[in-house]
Amino acid sequence: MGRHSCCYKQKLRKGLWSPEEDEKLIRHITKFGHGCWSSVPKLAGLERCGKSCRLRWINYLRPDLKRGTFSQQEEKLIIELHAVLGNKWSQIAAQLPGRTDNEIKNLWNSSIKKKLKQRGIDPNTHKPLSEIDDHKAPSGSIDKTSQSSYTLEDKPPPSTSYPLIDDPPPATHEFFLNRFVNHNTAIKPPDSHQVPEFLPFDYTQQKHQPQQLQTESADLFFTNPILSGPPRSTTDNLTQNNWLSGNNGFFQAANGYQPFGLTDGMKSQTQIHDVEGEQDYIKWNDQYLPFLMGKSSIESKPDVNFEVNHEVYQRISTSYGHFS
DNA sequence: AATATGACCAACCGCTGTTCT
DNA sequence: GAGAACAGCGGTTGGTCATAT
Repeated sequence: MGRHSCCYKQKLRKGLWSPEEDEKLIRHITKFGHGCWSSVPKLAGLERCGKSCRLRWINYLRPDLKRGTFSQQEEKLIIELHAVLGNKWSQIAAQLPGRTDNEIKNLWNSSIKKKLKQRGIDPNTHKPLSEIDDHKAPSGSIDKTSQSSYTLEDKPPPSTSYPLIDDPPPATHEFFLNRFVNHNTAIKPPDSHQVPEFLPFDYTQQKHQPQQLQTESADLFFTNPILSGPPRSTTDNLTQNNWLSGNNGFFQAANGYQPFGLTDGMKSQTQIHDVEGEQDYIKWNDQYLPFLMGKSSIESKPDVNFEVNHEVYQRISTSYGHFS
């Protein structure tokens, strides 16, 4: 089913998206939601297939994306998660608010893999390369299935050193089970009346996977300096905005839930790059997206104090891949 | 200055699983 | 139950940019 049938029937645009196309898609989705993706292009006036629209929205136009360079903490987390989950990019992305699976996949393939190899670690198995060489199968090649790291069901490889990580985590099965999964504590899907209104458009359509995760896994977020919620310091507005912009909209304004969509965080993205000296990664929509999304709504709430809805965020953020 | 090379990343492709008819 | 439609995922490709020669 790779390519939708519509793509064959019509002459559809491919390749990079123009600002005009982005604008059309943003306007449509902010106004109506995406609903059925296959109908989006027609309704939005785009000569693209629904699949392409979906990808563009998820990977680039969503207002809750963090963008910018990955921090060391994030890289650490990706490595840790990859050691357990393998190339399950969507599941890894679910643990990194504001990051997309595509972004993480690209980072892994272009940067982290290389770094691990340089430090003598096999990026596929997370074992020392010397160990891999010693136990190399006679065929010499690793088949596709074995390339991925072990799964939660498999036995983990022996704990190895993590040259990239200051405090090497015990990369063991138990470690991650304890950290992420609790087979005794099922998180029930939220009742429909509990669905907060700031969730992405079709939250209520999301399927609830039977994955059972422990609530303690929120520890991962709230003890991580990057992911631990907005800083309380009033002097750290930029960082706070950065956090807000990168957390999938799981926050609420002090005067009520902030609906999905525009945040102050979006407004501040270019400033953040300046302040933090990060790579100047300003794409056209980093600058103009807020205006497309309704500049007035930014300006109408310049001093809103956001607070994390920790309970909801904790519950939702521990559900793999539901909101990517 | 021109060309080659490598890195990065947005987007596409093809597949699987789920839902709908 | 079967097939179509759809959403989502992971692998791969190709364009762009930066750097080296």
